[in-house]
Parts: sequence; C-alpha cells; structure tokens
Amino acid sequence: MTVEGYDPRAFPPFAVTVDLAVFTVRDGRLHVLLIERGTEPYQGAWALPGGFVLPRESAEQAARRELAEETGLSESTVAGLHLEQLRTYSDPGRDPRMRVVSVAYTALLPDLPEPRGGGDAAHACWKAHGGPQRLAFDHERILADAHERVGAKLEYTGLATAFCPAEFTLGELRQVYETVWGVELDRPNFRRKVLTTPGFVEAVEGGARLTGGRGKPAALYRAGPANALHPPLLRPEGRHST
Amino acid sequence: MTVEGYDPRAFPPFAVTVDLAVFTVRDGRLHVLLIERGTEPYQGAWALPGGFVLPRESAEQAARRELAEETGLSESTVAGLHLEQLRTYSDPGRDPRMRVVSVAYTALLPDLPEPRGGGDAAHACWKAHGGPQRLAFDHERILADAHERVGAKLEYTGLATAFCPAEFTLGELRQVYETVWGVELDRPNFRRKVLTTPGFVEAVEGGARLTGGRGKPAALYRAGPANALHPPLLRPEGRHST
DNA sequence: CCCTTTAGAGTCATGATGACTATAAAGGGG
DNA sequence: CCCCTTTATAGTCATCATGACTCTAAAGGG
Repeated sequence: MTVEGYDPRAFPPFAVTVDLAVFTVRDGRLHVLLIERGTEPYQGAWALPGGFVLPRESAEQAARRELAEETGLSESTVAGLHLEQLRTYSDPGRDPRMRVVSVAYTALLPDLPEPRGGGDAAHACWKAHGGPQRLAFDHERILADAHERVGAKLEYTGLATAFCPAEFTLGELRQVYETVWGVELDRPNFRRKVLTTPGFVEAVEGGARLTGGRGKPAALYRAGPANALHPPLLRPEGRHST
Repeated sequence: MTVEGYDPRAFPPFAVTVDLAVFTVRDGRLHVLLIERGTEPYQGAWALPGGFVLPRESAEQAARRELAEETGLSESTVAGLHLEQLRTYSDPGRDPRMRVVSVAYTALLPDLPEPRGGGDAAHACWKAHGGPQRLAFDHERILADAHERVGAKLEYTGLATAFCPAEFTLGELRQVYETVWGVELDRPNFRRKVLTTPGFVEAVEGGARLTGGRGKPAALYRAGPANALHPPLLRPEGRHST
C-alpha cells in the first residue's frame, strides 16, 4: 500500500488530536498542568490538556491554541513559549471510543499564578508530578516520556532557563535541575559550569535579589543566546568511570 | 475545544500515513532508500517510502510493514531492525490533494544487496544522500531532520553499530561516524574511546578480517549491550540542534 | 552576638580528550 | 627480494572538564 494512486475519498478515517505536557517548577517540586474529566470514559480522572487539530491548522498551531485556552495566557505570550513536539501516540484502542492519533507536545513555563479557565469549561490546574492521581487514556505514559525528554534536554541545551522568570539567580536555575532530575547538585561546581559555558547565561548589571529573605543576596542573570551547551551538563547518575 | 463531550461522528477527518527515512552506509557515502513517483503530484520525482496507517494497526506497525514491502526483507528480519519515530508532519497543504498527517520514522540498515521490489509496483532503490534529486512533498525537510537526528544519536548511543554487519572492525565503525558526520576522526583516539566506553562493543575471539585486502588485518567486534554511551562521543565541531 | 542560610571564590586530584609519534602486518610494484 | 603504501594498534603528553572539597561573604533571626 503506497501513497501513489489512492482514492482521496476512500482513506481510513482518523481523528487527530494534540496532547500537552506542560511543566513548571513550584516550591521545589515539578508540577504539571492537568484537567479533570467531566465525561466518560475516565470521568473524574485527570488528563493532559489537549484537543482536536482543526482542518486548517498544523498540530503545533493546535497545541499553542489549546495552551492559550487552558492557561488563560494571551496568544502573543503563548507564541513566544518554548513548545516542542514530543512524539505521536497511535495505538489502536488508546481511546475506547474511536481511532485517535495524538501528537504530544511539551511546554515549560515559569511559576505562574494559577491558570484562569479559558473561554470553555476547562478548569486546568497545576498538580505535583508523581502524585497519587492516575491519568486517563495513555496520558501516564505520555507524561513519563515528556519528563524523560525534558530531563535529557536539560543536559545539552539551555532549556532550564525556560522554567525561570526573565531574570533569575543561579540558585533558582540550580533548583530547576535538581527538581527535574531529582538529585542534589554541588553549588560551587554548578556555578562554575554554568558561568564557563559560553552563551548559557548573561549577567544582569547591578542586579541582586534576596533569596527568600535567607542567605546572601544573589546576582541576577538572564538566558543567554546559546541553545546548545558545549560540553553538556550531564546528570550525575549518567557518568560511569572506566 | 476539548476532547470531552465531542460527537465521534463529527470529528475533522484526516488521513494518517507513515514516511520512512531509511539510511545505510555504502562505499563511504550515506545512502537513503527512495521510490520514484509514478503519478501526479510530483510525478517522476523521488519520495520517501511510506503509506497509509491501516485502521487496526499502530503507526509503528505500519512503518515496519511498509519497510518490509519496500525492501523485500522478511517480516521477522524487519521486526528486529532499529526503527525510531522521528516526528510528525502536519502542515495543512503539505499534500495538495487532501489533509494528510504523516508520522515519520528513521531506520538504519547495514549495507544490503539492492532491495527487491515487494508485492506491489514500488521500486525502491538506494540513492546517495545529498545528491541532485529533489524530493516530493516535504520529504526534503523530513530527510534533513532524520539526518540531523541520526547524527545526534551517534553521539550518545551505540546506534552506529546498526549500520554495520553483525561482526565488524573498528575501521568500519569509524567510517560510519565519518560518513554520517561528514568529518575525519583520528584513528587511535577513536579506537581508545570506543574500547574504553563500557558496553559499546565486545571483542570477537579469534576473529580478524582483511580490510579490503589492504593494510593490517583488523580484529572483529560485535555490538555490546549498552544503548547509551557514557560519556558521549561528541562531534568534533560540536553541532547540535534544539 | 552568635547561629543558620545561601552566595561565591578557590584548591586539588582525576579523568577524558586532542594532537601527536611509533610499531605491526598485510599486499603491490619494482 | 626490498621498499612502498595502507590500515591497525600501542603508546605519550599537555590540556581541559569535572567531582569533592574548603573557605569567606552577606543577609536575617533568636
């Protein structure tokens, strides 16, 4: 069966949706944006935000539109967010009602005020990742894949800054790594690594911020122009000596 | 628009297909499996192999089925091949006839005899990557994404062995890296790196192979159990993508 | 006035790496 | 046969990145 010579009116019909794994770091814990399902199947269970891809939009456009609707952020704000295609889930039977192929996306947000419900009835809220809640459909799997992908990307990209506000301290940046990876990092070594990696962060002149009222005030930085870290900032567990 | 409360008979209809970027290394050049299109649009142009996802199969099952059909390899052989989902292409208008969402997969094969046409009219053949041929639809973009992904995965996985026969020399393995990355690697340093990376390769006892009749015979190795390289084998120029 | 807390500077040993040099073992051309 | 080329394999050495540290600075709280 090839693409050539097929009848456009006789293709197997599929529904195509997007699912969003939206992460943030809040109070030193990884949180994910979830909605509570109001209808069967999985009524009352939590699920990833998402929805249909419309006939005239790409999957990424659908993902940004859904993200804006679920978080209440403006379209222009969402347009600048880091949104990355994770992978596509296509198992027959992943939705008991019909054949649905879903393109999953991952987004990283700084700690924002509670999302305001959008125009529709969706009530998305942040839930701590790894909590007791069971997710609907195969969303547990999607979320696990997304977490693994984010953890891996922190190693060789400057993506961790997407979890931080525009200006941040190195302590806040370090907490992002510690939270996503679930490890503790040596403070001086982390600082040395970040500052010697070209393009990772840029110092903000004159800035300093009290760290929650405790400890010495820290210098402020903003995200640098580099999108790849050379050499990468590897997870501690990932290193095996000869 | 959310997944909840929709009418299963009123979803926007899409066709879902798979596209395959199948690579091999032949004569020190990267080759890709292509088919020549026999019908409009893009009649006479080259395209990636692929086809519809059937109603009762997953996208990966469809990709393996198409790969077996296009290469003439047996289903059992294809079942053991390294096949990886690349990403999904969903731009409206990427196919002028109708709305088609395509899940792209990447496969790596050792240098095999010319593929035998399968049951249908498809005549897939190996073409040197980077040649003058223009590809149909957005397949040029898919192929570029696949090449970048394979190059990146060679850095931190033992995937390069998928391009080699079951037993191979370190020279053959090094040529895989040089061909995919388009660089020359220092022979002794490459050897040291591969042999000191745990689980990358295993020595084959007593084996030795003449390197095309030229030079000292080389020891044989087979792929090791590791699927991740620690630390990674980074490209000299250090090119990464997001 | 100490105590705790976090930021930030610096030290030291080890490991990984790039750039080399040198030797070994094959075939081919005189 | 001797040399030449070719490729494999064994080293050396300097440099850089890193993990595990110690030490000082600057804030707030009892």
